[in-house]
Amino acid sequence: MVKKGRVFSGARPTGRQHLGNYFGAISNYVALQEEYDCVYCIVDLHALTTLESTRDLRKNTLEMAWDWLAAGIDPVKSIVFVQSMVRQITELHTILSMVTPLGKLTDLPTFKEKVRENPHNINYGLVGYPVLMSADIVLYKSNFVPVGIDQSPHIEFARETVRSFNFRYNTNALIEPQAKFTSFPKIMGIDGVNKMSKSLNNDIEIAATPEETTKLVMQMVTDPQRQRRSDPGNPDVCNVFSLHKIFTSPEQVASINSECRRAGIGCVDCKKMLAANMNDYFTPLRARRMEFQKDPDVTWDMLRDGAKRASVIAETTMVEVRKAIDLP
RNA sequence: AGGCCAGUAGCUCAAUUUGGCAGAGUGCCUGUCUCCAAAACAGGAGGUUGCGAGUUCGAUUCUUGCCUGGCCUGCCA
Repeated sequence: MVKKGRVFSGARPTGRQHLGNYFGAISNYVALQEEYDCVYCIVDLHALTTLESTRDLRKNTLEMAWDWLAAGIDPVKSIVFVQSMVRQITELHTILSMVTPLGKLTDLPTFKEKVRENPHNINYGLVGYPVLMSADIVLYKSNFVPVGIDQSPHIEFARETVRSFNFRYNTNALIEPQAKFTSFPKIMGIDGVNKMSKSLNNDIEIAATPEETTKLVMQMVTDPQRQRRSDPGNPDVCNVFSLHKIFTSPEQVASINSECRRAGIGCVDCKKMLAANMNDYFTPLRARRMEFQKDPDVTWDMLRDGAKRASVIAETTMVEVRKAIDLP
């Protein structure tokens, strides 16, 4: 089968993944595998820019890999690996940093945001984050990078870096990637206010047990106006309802919509249905994950195998890059 | 390399003046109330005060060495 080109995506090893990760990225990764050559990378070096301790780094890498594999990211169809396993990334990062004006880096919104979040640890690597990201993309000769609209400055940065390199060394060794925008449903946390996020502690892990899932769903914030069971509710402002749209059949969604508005069902009823549907949805994924969890070495071997395949592409790129620069 | 400032609960910071039981706000957990949640109220957990040494009856506080971060100066390239 002829594929439409190569897709690259990297994600920091944040451990067990939640609903936001799943519907924002993972399920898209799975879908893209059919039509594209996909390279999916757990970017542990990127994580070092903001990590104060690496104690949990391996564990978080493994936990995320398990969620990816269980979700259907196929290590045979796609190349799945850990960033640091392919050493060429650091070489290309260094080389690309030499064609990068510092001002471009400090102007990026993400950098300013990180500075605000973490003002006591502004390290060199953090500033160069987009350079490393660009290196990731071009090292594997990627054509497309699936991103949300908020990431478009970074892809534009990568494109400029490629043009800058190719022009300076009079080559076409590096391929200019394109952003591949996908509209993801925005998953709100159980607080109903913020985007679902591990650090805000408002997330539901896809691999949580049915009991944990149900407990968290029952804790979700609902329409604050609906105080009593007999009050009519407004699904339009209720985060439980927005999750129903993802996990629940259209018929049942329609029924919940109208029953909530006429106080035919209460929030407890509504949440119980959601938890049940959510657990049904993730049952096969959780079963597959359990299999992987039995032997971590199997997963590490898969990742190392992915790294081996990635290295072949990486070295091809680096041979061209070194030649263009005329490095010995 | 030198000078100055800072480091206290997950986070933001008090307490240091004049050494005397290490606190508040916020977040987190529990309870009451709610169909659930929210809000409100009540309760609870959370600390090697960056690390070590010294002075002292007693050190978050004073002295000193080190670590980390920030600002300034110098030096090398």
